[in-house]
Amino acid sequence: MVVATRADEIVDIAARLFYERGYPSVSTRSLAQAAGIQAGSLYHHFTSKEEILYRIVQYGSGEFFAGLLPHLEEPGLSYAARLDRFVRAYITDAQPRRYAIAVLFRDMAHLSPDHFAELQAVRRHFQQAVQRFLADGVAAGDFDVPDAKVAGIAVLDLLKGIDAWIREPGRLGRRQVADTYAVLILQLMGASL
Amino acid sequence: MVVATRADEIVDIAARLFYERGYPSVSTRSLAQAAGIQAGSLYHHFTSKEEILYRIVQYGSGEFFAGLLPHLEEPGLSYAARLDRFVRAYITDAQPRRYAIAVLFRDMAHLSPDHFAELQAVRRHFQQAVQRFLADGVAAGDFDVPDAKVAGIAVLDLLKGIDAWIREPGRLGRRQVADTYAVLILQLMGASL
DNA sequence: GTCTATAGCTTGATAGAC
DNA sequence: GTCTATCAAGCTATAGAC
Repeated sequence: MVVATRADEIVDIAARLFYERGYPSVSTRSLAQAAGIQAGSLYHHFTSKEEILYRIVQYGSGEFFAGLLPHLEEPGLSYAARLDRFVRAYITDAQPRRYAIAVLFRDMAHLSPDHFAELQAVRRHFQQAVQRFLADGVAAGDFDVPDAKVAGIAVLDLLKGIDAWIREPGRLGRRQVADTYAVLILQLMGASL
Repeated sequence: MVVATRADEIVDIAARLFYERGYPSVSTRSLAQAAGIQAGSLYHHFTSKEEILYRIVQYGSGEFFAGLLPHLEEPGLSYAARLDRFVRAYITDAQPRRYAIAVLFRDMAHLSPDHFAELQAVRRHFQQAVQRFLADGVAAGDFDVPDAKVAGIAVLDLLKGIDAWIREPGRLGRRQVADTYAVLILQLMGASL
């Protein structure tokens, strides 16, 4: 029962614009134009431009990160198999939230101090869960890396970077990129399926 | 015989500011203040704010990329050994150009169309040289990846991402990060020294 | 090479009518 | 929920004195 309010529609439009041009380069006027209204009308739905950014990244981050972590804990699967599923899910799932995630990573610094701290905590929780999983895999002998924390950063860096270069349609579809990255990341972790 | 002109000094200061806050968020006033002059005085040295950005990324990219490629062609070394040196050089060399490289990757889109195309070509040339090297290594049987082009993107993504998270001083110094990343990237390429 | 002063424009945000 | 009109502030860039 998802009823998209007018505010939600505008948030979606803003997510795409912020993703394409960056938060500071999108004026309230150009955002309003994309939504088919006047700039002043935005302030019926939001109290500030920053609130729109906050709504985007909050919407994007919460469910996205929460939906990925269960892959790391699927029972009955090896560490390598769980990492494989996590990587594939990161790349191919959550299409509607893609813009939001990319905006989160690039434009977070433009949030108010309070909002920044809140989202930073969400990010950190996610990153630490991944790092803990990788460290456990190392302890279990399934992964082989010099430093599990740095490996975690590397893995997440690789995943978040994809949207910056992938072209759709391109030589490889999202599914094939997921296949390739799953192999590369398992190799990076010194593991195999 | 490097005589730093006043313009060069300002370019250096701008590189740091653009790196920290992003090009659109740094006003000519705040840049001028950091340089100890008035905003209007900037236009004695440059014709526009965009020219400053251009000077930064041109200075940063040219020598940096050119200095790294020879590591991929060092005679008498295996593909793995050459990649190892390339990775270490990328991370530890060129300290003075660090800001410029980071600005290049993040704020390139704010260049004029001509300048953008020029720098894009430099970047592409570098990326293709790396991809060619990796493909040759695969053909020689020293590397094992599903797709050399994607592997090249992954390797360069990892390297360019480091400056976004490394803290100096931090738990690991730049040298130790280089040690760790050299191992991770060789593993990612399915190689060993 | 730097200053002061300012033009011309765009920005985020507000007020009040409908 | 959207409009019009507008404010105050900030922006890049220019002109001319020193």
